Amino acid sequence: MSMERQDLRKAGLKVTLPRLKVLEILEVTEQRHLSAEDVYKALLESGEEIGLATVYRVLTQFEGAGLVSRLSIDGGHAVFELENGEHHDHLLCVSCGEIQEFVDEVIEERQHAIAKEKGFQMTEHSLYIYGICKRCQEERKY
Amino acid sequence: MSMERQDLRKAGLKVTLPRLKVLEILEVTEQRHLSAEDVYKALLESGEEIGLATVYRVLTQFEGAGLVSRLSIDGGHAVFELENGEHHDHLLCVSCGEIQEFVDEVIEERQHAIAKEKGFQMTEHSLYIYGICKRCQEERKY
DNA sequence: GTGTAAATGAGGACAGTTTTCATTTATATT
DNA sequence: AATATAAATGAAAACTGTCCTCATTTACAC
Repeated sequence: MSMERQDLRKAGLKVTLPRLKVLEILEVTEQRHLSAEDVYKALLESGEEIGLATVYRVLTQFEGAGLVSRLSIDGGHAVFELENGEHHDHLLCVSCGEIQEFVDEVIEERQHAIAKEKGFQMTEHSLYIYGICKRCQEERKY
Repeated sequence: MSMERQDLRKAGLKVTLPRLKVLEILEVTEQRHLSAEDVYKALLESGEEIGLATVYRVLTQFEGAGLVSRLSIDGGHAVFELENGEHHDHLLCVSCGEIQEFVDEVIEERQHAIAKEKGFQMTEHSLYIYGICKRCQEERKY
């Protein structure tokens, strides 16, 4: 109920209705990955009239505060997910849009090794595996 | 000289001036990675008045024909590179924008293994490592 | 309670890219 | 070589996702 208030305070953000509601949507929704538009619509559905610009602002602030992370899906729009502490990468179904997460230590290590080899001081990395998920394969017989 | 003509014909594309010139730019330029805007400017500099819309169209067709591939850099604009047959991933310098390529068999394998594990029929993947390149580290002392 | 800095809403701005549509061009056919 | 036709082009407008501006409202420290 008021755990979100603490999250915001800890993040150095004033406690405002839009921030509380956006955070709530992110926590409550069954899909872990939402675009700004998705969040906006969910807010409307739950009766909150919060502007899209505010949603973008809030999500960007949350990102800065480490509350959420932003994924940039293949040149298209961004989606946001609640930060859960551990780094992970993503598998995306090109048919239904489902996003799954995975962690792979071997890949993590190799990335660091490659950056080092090339003299890069690595700051970040993004890995997306695109494909057709199990369900879509079964349903549509790809 | 007219090797490009063959490339276009083989790709099932009519041989037109814009296509020849765009292909030429991609082959001649010293940077392997160009945005549509970059190509457009290079064309202007070489005296060809080819519209930006045409550049986008031609690049998209080239992508479809397998002549170039498109990289979607972290939510920003796309860059294009001449297809060289072998799959590779990219290292990007967040300071100067330089793009380096690398191939890593271990990562390739792990990706396939992960897709399989999750029941995905993998179609593609993209891996970007972001960091500060050697030169920028030296110059700016990060 | 009140002051002040910060947050919001609405609408416009913006960048990169794509579409529309009238005109031009490449190529297959004569 | 001339011609017909489908495809390609240019210019400008449309589009999408995102961000900014600025006037108004709000949270929070005092």
